Amino acid sequence: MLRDVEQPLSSVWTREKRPSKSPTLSRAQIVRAAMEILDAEGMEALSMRRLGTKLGAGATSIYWHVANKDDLLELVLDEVFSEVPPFDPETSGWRDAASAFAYGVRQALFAHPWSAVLIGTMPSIGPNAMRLSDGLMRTFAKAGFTGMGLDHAASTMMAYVLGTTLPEIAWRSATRRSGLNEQDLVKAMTDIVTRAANDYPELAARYSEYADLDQQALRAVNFDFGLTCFLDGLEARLKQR
Amino acid sequence: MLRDVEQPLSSVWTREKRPSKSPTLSRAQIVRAAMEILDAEGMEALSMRRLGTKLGAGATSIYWHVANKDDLLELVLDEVFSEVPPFDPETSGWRDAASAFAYGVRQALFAHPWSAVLIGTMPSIGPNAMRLSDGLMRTFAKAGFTGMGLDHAASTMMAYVLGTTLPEIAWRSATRRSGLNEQDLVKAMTDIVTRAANDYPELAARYSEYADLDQQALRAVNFDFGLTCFLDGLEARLKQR
DNA sequence: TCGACACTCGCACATTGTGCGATAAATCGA
DNA sequence: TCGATTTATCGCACAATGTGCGAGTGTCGA
Repeated sequence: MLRDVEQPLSSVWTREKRPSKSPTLSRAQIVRAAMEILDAEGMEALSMRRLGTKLGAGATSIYWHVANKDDLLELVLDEVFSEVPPFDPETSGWRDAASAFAYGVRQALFAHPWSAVLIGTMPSIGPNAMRLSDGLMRTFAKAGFTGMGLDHAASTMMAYVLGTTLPEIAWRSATRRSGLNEQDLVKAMTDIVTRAANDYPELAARYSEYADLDQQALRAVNFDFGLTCFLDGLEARLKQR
Repeated sequence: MLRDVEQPLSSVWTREKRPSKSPTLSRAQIVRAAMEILDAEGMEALSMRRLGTKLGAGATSIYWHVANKDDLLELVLDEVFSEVPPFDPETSGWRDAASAFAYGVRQALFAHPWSAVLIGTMPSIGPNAMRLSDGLMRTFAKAGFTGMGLDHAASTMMAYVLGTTLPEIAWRSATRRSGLNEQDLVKAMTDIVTRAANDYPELAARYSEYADLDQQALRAVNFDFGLTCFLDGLEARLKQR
């Protein structure tokens, strides 16, 4: 018996697209509709039936254009990365370009909070994600990185942005679910932490100090701090060679 | 009519535990069983019925000890953080302690890959997560950071670790699903990227250079690079004051 | 005109989280 | 010691989900 032809990765990007003549439904259309539902009502609102009715089509019609729901989600995730505005290391310096990248990704993710779950689930290997990586690599190449160092700089940059932004998104969606504003929520958290102050002395001290400040702004500063901190580290590494 | 007493956050950690006298089932037991299923077969294998039968109990019995599935997942996620080995800034220096933290978290997440999805979904505010944050804060306090800077250093550190590790996990699970070994998969990816080399010139160049190397090792080096890079940035920030 | 193909859709199935109410068992007040 | 309350377990049922299957409709090339 013959072995099946192996698919290198079970992903939309490795399956070939269906041929098309005159579809009343199209991938682009489906993806757009899916994003609209996701943006408006979040991940748990997106079902194939729901998507179908939104498109004025039967639920199972979608399966002609997309192998399964996971594939659809891969497409949708990659679409998020397309929204990152371009950043050019040629005109501005590499530091500005890298910063623009960081802020761009951060903003795109915030604009589509549901993307946080997807990033933890599936690798981002769509064309838009790759175009983004490529731009970042060009940026660091311009800065003077070569070989391994170039790879490392780029992926560390990406790591920092994701690592900061994903938990923030998780936190935001938790507050939204609770129906409270953030200020009260932080107050409540502070109460909890200070009540158990023996367990987390340092944490309790920090919390009580910042409970009254604007959390959103605080996190923005935080993001910028870490970013420049990391860029400084990179720059130092460049010079010492 | 009276308003309900508001719960500050809809989370296990804000609901009070059920009183208990002589339960044949306990939270700890449930959480342990859930983790065993998750570790063995991943997220999609965990259903309440499955968990019930594993515990030799009815599916709905679990709902006495845990409000709903999300709550259970919060408990389970926090349990992951408990596996991070302790790191002491007193005995070793702050840099070593911070590194130990980073490697510890990374390893704990790798040991339970399903945690990646959860981190994107729910804030990590369980006792173990907090104890961890507290340790990290003490570490940076020892280093000499104070006030805002302390906060920033700690959360940036955490961000870096998560940002690096989560995509790695996503990638690993994708390869596992495909049933291929990683080497072949990277080769296949390289093919795809080089075929579209005009779109991503820099990326294609990198890919083809590293396709033959051990990816696991490559990522380990990568992680260490970013880590020291970031610690250098922090140290510089300390000295210039 | 005829078959091949592109596409749509209704039906059906297994599986899911969980509300509800019936139970039993333990505990407590009298 | 006896009823009443609380603690805990469980079966049943419901609505919703992803998706396989096969029957339908349209279009195009020969």
